[in-house]
Amino acid sequence: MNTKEKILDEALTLFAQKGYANVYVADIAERVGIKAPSLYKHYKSKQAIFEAIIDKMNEQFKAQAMALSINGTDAAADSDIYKNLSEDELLNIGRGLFLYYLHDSYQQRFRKMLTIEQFHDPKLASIYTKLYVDDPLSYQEMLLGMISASGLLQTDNVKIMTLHFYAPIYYLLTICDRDPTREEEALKTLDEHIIRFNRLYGRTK
Amino acid sequence: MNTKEKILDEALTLFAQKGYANVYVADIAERVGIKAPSLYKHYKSKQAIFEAIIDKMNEQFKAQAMALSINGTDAAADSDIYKNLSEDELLNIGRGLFLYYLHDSYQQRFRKMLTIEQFHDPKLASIYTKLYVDDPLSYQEMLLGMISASGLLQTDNVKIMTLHFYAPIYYLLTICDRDPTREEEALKTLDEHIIRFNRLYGRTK
DNA sequence: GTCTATAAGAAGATAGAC
DNA sequence: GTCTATCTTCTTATAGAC
Repeated sequence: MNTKEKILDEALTLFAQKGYANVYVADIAERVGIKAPSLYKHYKSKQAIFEAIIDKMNEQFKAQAMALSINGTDAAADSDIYKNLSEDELLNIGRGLFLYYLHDSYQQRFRKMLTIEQFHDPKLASIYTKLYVDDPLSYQEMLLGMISASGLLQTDNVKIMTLHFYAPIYYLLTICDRDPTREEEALKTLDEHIIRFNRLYGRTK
Repeated sequence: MNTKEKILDEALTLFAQKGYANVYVADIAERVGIKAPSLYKHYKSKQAIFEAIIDKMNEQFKAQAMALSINGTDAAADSDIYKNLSEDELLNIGRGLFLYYLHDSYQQRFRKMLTIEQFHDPKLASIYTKLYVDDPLSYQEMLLGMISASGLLQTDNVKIMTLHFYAPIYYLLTICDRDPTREEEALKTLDEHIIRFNRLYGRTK
């Protein structure tokens, strides 16, 4: 990782902990291992660093969404996966999603940063809503829609069913972001949530 | 409202919009209608204003919880209310809760302020979790537990049932805090959520 | 309690040597 | 590209008159 990238990385770490206004250019520079004035050879201002983080993460998410969407449509074609979806597999999907969002360093830092800055700028609010509200919901709606179409889950309102699947996951995620010591408890709750979800919407025996 | 109270009120408005670090003592003073130095006759520092807000709101929430708990236990004694709980009444409970949290000015500003500052100080994180995670859940768990005991809702895990009731409400609330233009959509979703919740957990016909 | 004037210090950014 | 020195501006807070 070169200096220019390292600046973004360390800045993201600090912004996620303290928020933009409480992080000083000198703090970022110190973590990078240079002095503040040197940093201005790489970015023209503190604001430019922040914007570079937003741009970079947006790119990353876009690429990810593209990959998911390709897998998604592939999976749609190959609907066998969903026809054989067991409770254990549903649990793995939910856990995988949750732990990836929770532990991936970039995911976590970026999410915290956006959480702190969301009311400061409508643009950031809209990025937050897209990344953590609308995009996950529409992706999971597609997924659960396919499972539903295969008959493994039953509902006449896929959107609400998806809300019932995702809202608890989102809720548990925000708890762990605030207090990592509650992760174990959250994981247990997550499992119970998915098991009950599967029973509530599962085919009547 | 005297000057001392007005300072807290205006400071809360600004902290909720911009976060502590981006609000200047002069901004608060201006909204109050005085100059910055005058403000120091009422509070010894900017930090003291912030802490006074936290203390005041904590008091308010405590009083509220006490009142709710009294009503709660009264209601437990008089369980007739829950025996006759119709879908419409469940809708009203959910909507009332949601709209109160969303529109009550103090509720909204304080929630936004805590959202912004939660990662800056573990104390604030713990207040946030108590007010918006643990307290609502345990209160609603008691309520839904009574409804469940009366036979109107059926589950062998009241905690997860409560999570399924509350998590979507919390999720919709955070959407509206970020973007008030989505309130109408959120209210429709809320109604659909509660209707489905009632059907999913309702007595089998 | 409110004001004007001002101290004290922090923080973003630039100049110019190496 | 990195440094030291420095400029400028902003912000909290105090002093002291009214």
